[in-house]
Amino acid sequence: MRDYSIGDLSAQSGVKVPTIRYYEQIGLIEAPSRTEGNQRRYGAPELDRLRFIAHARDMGFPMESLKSMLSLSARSDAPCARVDAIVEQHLVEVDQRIEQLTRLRGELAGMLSSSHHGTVGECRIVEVLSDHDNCSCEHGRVGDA
Amino acid sequence: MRDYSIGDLSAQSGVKVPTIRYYEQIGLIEAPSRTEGNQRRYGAPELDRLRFIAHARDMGFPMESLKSMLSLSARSDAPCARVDAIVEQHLVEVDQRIEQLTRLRGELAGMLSSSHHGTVGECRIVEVLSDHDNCSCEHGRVGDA
DNA sequence: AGATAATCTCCAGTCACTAGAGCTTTGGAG
DNA sequence: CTCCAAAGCTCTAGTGACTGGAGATTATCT
Repeated sequence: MRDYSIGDLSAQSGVKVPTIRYYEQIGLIEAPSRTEGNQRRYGAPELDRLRFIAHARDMGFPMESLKSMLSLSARSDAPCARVDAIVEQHLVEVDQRIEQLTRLRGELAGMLSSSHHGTVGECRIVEVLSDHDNCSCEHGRVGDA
Repeated sequence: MRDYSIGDLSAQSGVKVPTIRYYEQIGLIEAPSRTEGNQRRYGAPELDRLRFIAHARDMGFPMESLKSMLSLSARSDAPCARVDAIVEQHLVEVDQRIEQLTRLRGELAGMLSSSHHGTVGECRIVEVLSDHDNCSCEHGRVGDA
């Protein structure tokens, strides 16, 4: 059962070794048993959990949602609806983000089409970027999923 | 000419006071002149530059591109094409990001439609998230623009 | 048994800010 | 002109989610 070293777990899950230790440190995964020589040994359940984490993170779930889902899934009698709600919430955020990026896309494309390849002095892009009023925006902070 | 305090500049640009000082510290904006009493005083050009920064950041340009554009725009004889290239590069990244999020959207929606609202024990979502093979993915890291 | 790869702990650094302590300067009211 | 609150100053430390290195120990392979 306890047959994976931390390196094995890393290879199987795609999560880097120091990151696994970090997850243990912040309590996202439990401290595993150790060998005589103090090395971590993991089993299949830990691998599952880590894969869950890796996948959810890849999908942009915030660490908080992740923790909620994890604690929910610990008690297998918890209502599935709770997990649903978290996913739904994330879906809404993803939708907003797509919309925001699409608007941004339009702006960038517009900037490019209006530039006439002279020198920076007469470059529309620098202007547009300097003058907030020149754009159709109302884009909030970009940067998180 | 030198008529804005750091607070004025902040109000005009929407960039917080400590952030302005931070930008100065990392060399993104130049150290302005000071009053007798050592307080920063700014003029219109500094405001422009800061607005440029704020806007570009809002649009998700990485700090690096920002620095490039800024140093390019300093010499007004620089070819506009260089700025273009940066914007184009960013456009490509935004497109990729939109595509990625759209794929993710599909996955999330799929998770929701397949859940049958029982308990977590039999919840598809937890399964899907644990088992990477269950999804149509190949989604890279999500989280930056 | 000895070499080498992997692991251990601990500490520091990253990025882009943000917050706080403790002090000084400014600007407006009385 | 004097006083006080608001805004400014510097400096340090903290955030989140890791990543990297030093220096010591353990596991594995031949």
